[in-house]
Amino acid sequence: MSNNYKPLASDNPTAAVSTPVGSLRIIRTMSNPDLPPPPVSEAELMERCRVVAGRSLGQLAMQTGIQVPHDLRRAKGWVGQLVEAVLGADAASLAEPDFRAIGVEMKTLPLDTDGRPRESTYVCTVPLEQGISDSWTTSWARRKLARVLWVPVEADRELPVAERRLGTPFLWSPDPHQEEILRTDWEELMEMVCLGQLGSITARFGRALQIRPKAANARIMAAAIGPEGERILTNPRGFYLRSSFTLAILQQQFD
DNA sequence: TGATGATCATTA
DNA sequence: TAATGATCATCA
Repeated sequence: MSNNYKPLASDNPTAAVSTPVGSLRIIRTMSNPDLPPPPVSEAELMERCRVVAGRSLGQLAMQTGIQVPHDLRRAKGWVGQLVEAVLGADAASLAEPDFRAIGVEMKTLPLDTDGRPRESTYVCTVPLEQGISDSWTTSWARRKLARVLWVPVEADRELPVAERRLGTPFLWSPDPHQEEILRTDWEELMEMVCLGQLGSITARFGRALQIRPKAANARIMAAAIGPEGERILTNPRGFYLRSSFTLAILQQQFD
């Protein structure tokens, strides 16, 4: 399949498809009939998932009039944005679940040729200053992970982006064991953040949940707590799920 | 080769 | 600036 997708031959022949990702927003605002409204129930969401399971990214892009990038180096979030559009996610880049009405977060899960996750999964930003008042129960991370629609996607580098296929999406909530691991990791990491020990946190901490840099580049700064309790500037961080954890989720679902 | 640290694009 | 969507690029 080629990359030469044409915009939909609708009332919108010159849609500003300037960049692959930018085209998502533009087309979504034009009431494109091929982009569904937000699902009103998990059942409706899963029905849409049944329709797209096994389809290629090229097919989904074609149906939505979205251009396929040649590679993902300059379009790292493209797959996620495409699937969100196809399924009717409405939260855009807000700090909300992707499907606001039903409180479901969506994550694509890139799989290698063996069906194992190729990457860790971003969860949310680490609250570097205001985490002191947080508990796991009320935390942003827990809210995000409470209900997740996992969307497996083929992701071998050899495979052209348009030819990569969706797997079978499935809904997940942490079971008591998983929740306990997540809570323990979160509490350990947030204690360090709150005690001004962020500087000694590396991605090696945490069994399932880890903290890594999350920013446009290393020069981006955000306020945090220093060793003496003072206010310092540091690189913004994010919580990520290790791929060993998401592999276990896959296995519990499919094995 | 897997994991860590770094980075890319977009939006509010 | 800080949040969203993530993958890239390098090194142990």
